[in-house]
Amino acid sequence: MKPAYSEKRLQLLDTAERLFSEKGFDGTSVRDIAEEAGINTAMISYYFGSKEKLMEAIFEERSLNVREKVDLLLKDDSLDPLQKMYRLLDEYVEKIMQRKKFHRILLCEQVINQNPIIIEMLAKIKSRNLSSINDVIRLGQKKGLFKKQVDVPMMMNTLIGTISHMLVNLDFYKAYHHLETLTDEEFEKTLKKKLSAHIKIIFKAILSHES
Amino acid sequence: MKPAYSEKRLQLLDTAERLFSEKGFDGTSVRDIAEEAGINTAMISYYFGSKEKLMEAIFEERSLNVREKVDLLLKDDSLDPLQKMYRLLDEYVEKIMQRKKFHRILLCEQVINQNPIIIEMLAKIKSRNLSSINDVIRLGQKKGLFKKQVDVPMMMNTLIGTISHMLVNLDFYKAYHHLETLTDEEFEKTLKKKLSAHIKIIFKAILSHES
Amino acid sequence: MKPAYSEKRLQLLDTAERLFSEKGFDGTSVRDIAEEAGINTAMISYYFGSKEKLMEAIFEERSLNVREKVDLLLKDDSLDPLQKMYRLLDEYVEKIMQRKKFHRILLCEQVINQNPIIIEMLAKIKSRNLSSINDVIRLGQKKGLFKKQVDVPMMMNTLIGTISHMLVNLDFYKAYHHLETLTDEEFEKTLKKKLSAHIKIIFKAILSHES
Amino acid sequence: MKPAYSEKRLQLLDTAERLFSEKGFDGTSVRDIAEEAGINTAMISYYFGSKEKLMEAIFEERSLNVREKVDLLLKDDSLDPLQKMYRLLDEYVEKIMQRKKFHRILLCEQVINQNPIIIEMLAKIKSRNLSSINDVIRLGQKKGLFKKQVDVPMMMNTLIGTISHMLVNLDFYKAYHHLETLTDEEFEKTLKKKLSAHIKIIFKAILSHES
DNA sequence: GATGAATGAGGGTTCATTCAT
DNA sequence: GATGAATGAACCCTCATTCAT
Repeated sequence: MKPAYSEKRLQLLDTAERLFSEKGFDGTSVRDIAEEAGINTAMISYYFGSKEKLMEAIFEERSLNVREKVDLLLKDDSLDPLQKMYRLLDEYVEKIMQRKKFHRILLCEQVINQNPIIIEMLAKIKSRNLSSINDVIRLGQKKGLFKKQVDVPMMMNTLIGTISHMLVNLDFYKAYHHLETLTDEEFEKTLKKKLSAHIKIIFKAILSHES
Repeated sequence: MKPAYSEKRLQLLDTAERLFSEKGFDGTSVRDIAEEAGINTAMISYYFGSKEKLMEAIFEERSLNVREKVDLLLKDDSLDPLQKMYRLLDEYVEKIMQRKKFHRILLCEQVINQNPIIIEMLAKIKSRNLSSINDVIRLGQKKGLFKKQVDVPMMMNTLIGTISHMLVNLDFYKAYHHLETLTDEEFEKTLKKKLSAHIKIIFKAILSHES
Repeated sequence: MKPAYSEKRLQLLDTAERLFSEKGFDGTSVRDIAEEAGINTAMISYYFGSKEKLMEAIFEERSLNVREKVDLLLKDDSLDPLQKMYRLLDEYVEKIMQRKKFHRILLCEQVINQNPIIIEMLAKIKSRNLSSINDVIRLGQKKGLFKKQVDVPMMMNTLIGTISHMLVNLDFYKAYHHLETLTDEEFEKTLKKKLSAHIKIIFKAILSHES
Repeated sequence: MKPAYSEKRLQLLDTAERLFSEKGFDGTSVRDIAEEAGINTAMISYYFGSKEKLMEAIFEERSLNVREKVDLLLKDDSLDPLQKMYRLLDEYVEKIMQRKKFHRILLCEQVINQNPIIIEMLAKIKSRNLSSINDVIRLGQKKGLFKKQVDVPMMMNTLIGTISHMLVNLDFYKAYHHLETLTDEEFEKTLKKKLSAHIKIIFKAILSHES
């Protein structure tokens, strides 16, 4: 359980992340992971201690933290509050799309809450990020640009829910808009642009006075 | 495998739905289900053929179909297109909140795509409901009240994503707004109202010209 | 884990007792037991719950209890205290020789104390039997035939130690006395006679005044 | 596998002896031993070749050999045969109590006969010591002080059986006689005295004519 | 029609050992 | 000479399912 950043450890993390995102935690066996990673089964216990702790390691290494981004935005005097919020939304879209597999796992694990350590980690992440966003919103409210009454967790539901749900509907969405001819990169770029624009409209409506 | 609507069968369906929603399909054993339902383990194979077919039965009996609702709305001349859309959104909120457990299962199963029969069922439901909603939107567009260019699947992502994500954040949301003192019914009623209002703002912004 | 006295259960108990006595608890795998019993591996969990509980079941079914024998002896007016004690010694020799395999297990398990349930069972059995024997000894002391100061646990050590140690030296003993030509039954009969006579000499010396 | 008497080797031997005596050979893993000895796991194979050979090394270093003691006794003209025998019994008590852990291992290993090399070693030790004791007994017989017919292996069973069995009942014995207040050394001294006296009574009865 | 007994496959984990350094 | 990394085998147990009744 010792070596922290060996190549095999990273390989196991990547393979596990992929398989968990495809078949779920309980639907993936350690033998599956080890075989696909081309590594001996016993190495999972060796590196991580157990299958559960492997999952925890994935969470530790992949979880999204927007605190730094928010701090940068708050300091940036060249942006008005709505623009700051837009940048933050882009950050969410970007980061979640960058870590599709992990966020698919996250989606399921929030439902199938079993591992108390992961429950704890999720709670912390959620609170932390919510609080960061609150800082941006309060700024807009102070400047009189945002509505006084904003249900921030509800707003976050829409933000995360929209992006996450897109993750499980990627193929459907691609087919609907006949985007199969695009390369993966092109599609991804297009999708991020669409998501970003879509969410900005939503947030502007939610945050602004005029409704 | 014969009896179609015996009491035991319904009991198994309910128990399985609950356990699948709490622990996932792979995390739930047929023993768990049978024990909690107070029924012999062999009965699951007996009534449904297999654990997988039990899952399929749950999907068959719980899937949301909005076609009828849409047909009624389209015929109702007393409502303008936006009102029709609002009614439809309320229908979604109402139905998903009514079937929380099933929609938690649905959330995971869309990620953990394993059973081809369920994949097929999901695809059909999605297309069917999308097409129904499209009918309402086209009506609004014809009357010049809705924007010409609406990304309907993206809009649906936000609708379903927002409601679904609320399902996995219920406790967090309740705690954040200090609603623990409410009874379950009161909280549910409050939540549906908030969800409904929130989503209407979003849809109005998305469908209207003014952005 | 339900059926209490099925044939397969008994077969598993017998096979496990034999293998545990030959290779020890940790040296015997559930596969070994199941294979030799001609029964599926899963049946051990099915009948007993676990390998440990199988061991506990063996202890429950095979443990020696001399209370009844002692009660009969105490009531029997035709025997003097030393004769009563002799009968009790014969009972020990007889019962332990009858259950050689179990007592070999017992021998090891007293050393390798791991399972708390078995530790508890052993403590109870030891106390119970010690107390029963004490009753016989007190009778002899009351009648002035036995020494006042007898270290009963020490005496029991010699009784159990002598018989138990013979169990692990059977082959050596047989070879030393050139008894290989005897049938198993003949050898066993001879051995029990020798053990019995030997132990009686010892106990007479320990209990009588004249030392 | 080279260094014969390095410090680490001795540390491994001691730790292994302790763990084998507490949890048995099969119940102790090489990891356990290495960890508790503060030494790398691979060292066990390195120093001893294998776990089995580590056990053999323990037997080689700890086995009791009374030949020398017997030779000294035979030469000592100041002692009569019974006194010589008493001295020999004290030697047994002393040596076995000195090496409690090893003799607990021995107790189990005689039952769980798996390693042929150890079986062989045990047979040799047993024969050697038996033959040594025989020398003392024959002397007593020649002088007409001991019975002609003595079942020496049976007598050894009682000797070894009594001491060994005390090893597994130490705590019980201490509690029974309320000796918990004694220090370890005091208790050990007391116990050896009691054992010694007890066994001498027994041997006198077995060896003398008067029964 | 309904069920307890039984099964073979596979689950996660730990084992003693060996290899490359 | 000494060690951390890695291995394949085996561990006990639980799985979904089927069979005999």
